[in-house]
Amino acid sequence: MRKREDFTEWYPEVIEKANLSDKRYPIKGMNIWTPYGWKTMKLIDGFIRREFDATDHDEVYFPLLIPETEFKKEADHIKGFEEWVYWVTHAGTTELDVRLLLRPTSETAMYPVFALWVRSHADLPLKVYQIVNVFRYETKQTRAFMRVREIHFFESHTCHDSFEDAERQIQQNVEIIERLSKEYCLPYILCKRPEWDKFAGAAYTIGIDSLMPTGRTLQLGSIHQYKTNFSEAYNITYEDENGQHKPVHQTTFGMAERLLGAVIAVHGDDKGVMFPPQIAPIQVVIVPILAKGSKTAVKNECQEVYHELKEAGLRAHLDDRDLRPGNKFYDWEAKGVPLRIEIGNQDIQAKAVTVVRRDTGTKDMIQRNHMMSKIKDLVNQIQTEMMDLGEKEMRENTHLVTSLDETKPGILMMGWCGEGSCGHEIEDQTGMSVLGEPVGHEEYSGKCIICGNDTKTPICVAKTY
RNA sequence: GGGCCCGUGGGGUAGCUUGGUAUCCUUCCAGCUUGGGGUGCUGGUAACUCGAGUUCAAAUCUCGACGGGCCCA
Repeated sequence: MRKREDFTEWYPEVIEKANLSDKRYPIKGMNIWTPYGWKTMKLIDGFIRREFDATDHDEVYFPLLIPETEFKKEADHIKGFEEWVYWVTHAGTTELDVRLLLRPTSETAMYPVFALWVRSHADLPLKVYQIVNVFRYETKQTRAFMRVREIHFFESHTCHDSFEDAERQIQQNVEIIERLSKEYCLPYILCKRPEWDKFAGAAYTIGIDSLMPTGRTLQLGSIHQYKTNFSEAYNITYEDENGQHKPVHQTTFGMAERLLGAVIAVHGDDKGVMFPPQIAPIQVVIVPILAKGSKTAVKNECQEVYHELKEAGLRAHLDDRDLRPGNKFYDWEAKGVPLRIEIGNQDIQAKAVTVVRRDTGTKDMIQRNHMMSKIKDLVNQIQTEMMDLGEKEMRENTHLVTSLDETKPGILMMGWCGEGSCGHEIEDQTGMSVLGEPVGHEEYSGKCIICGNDTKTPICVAKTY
């Protein structure tokens, strides 16, 4: 399995070897979450929940089906989505008068109800989120976790009494992404998408992109400023202190299992996937080394170590399968477990355990009496080192260019006058996509790479998935 | 949006041109053996995507559907 040479084969192969997903379900783009894959996704979701609960969002669950009549209320939104929608046209043998669609996202499910929930300025801000499946009829090539038709989706929706308050929400979302990226060890860039690539119905869109080993970027999620585009269509209004009725300002924030796909792509190697400790379903695996004469002692010691790790709050697993140790080593490396503890007669004699790191492969004997503190240190160390490595790789593949002759794989940063025609020209000449203006970029002064006019706006450009 | 290729046990494959008995590796199950980086042996389970057509006979030829993948825009 050679990640660098042949990513398109490597990626599905490591997913299969790690048993994260079963793609044999007979519908394109609808894969099965296996127990191991789902455990990881639940850990990823857990951090999202924690962040949104801590920032005063409430979790909700809206129905999967949306009536056609509600879906059609915001013109731009329908135009953007109609080609992607699955329809329910029949109930039993009866053809439905009002067709129902499987949510491709939940604006049109939530907003008619928001109109009922929001009455006065005291009801604002309204901040909710849900973690649900959404359906989009992808016609392109599907790929586990990266492009699927049934999407494991996170979405937050907020309503505010002013544009400024909605902007503050977007700022908070930016801070949340920064914290989440540390848990997932995923470097990213935020770019304000150009007009022609914003979300259907949005005033503006911020894309969250991560760089894959192929030099293409993968969009992990997005933040949208809706202003009053939807609230006017759905009549979500509030009464202010002066008795005036006004439409609310809205934002959304969405991410999906692409987070998992990106972790696999960024951190996996030729041995298989590699999980950052925070989202590893198993953080430490214990492999007994059994030999004639010491079997019972080794088994007992393994049990003891296992319980100690569990009590210390680590996700530990004791591999007592009847297989050769070498076989187990390969297995757990393919599954991406960050730490492996080997316990054999030699370790017992030395009052120690052998610890091997998945990321570096380094093998150390550590004394039994300070095993726990050492293991905890290693877990933290692996987490930060994986993040650093990811960031370094993204930095090294981000290039500032002043001419389109200098294009190379990765993320290119260049000057842009802001004109749509010049933006499209960049895309035509390079075969890449304009990701947009990096959010919070340093002061920039240069020339538009197409027309040569002075500009203070840099943009990021990359091949995308 | 346009073009091209592919579909054989759980995974990977041979066979297809020239129609007739489906190959090998791996996984899985049972037993023995082994045990600090993929033990070895014996036995077993298990497949031609679906539908229509041509034919005495279809994995093989034709058409369609479904599924998988590639290239260009």
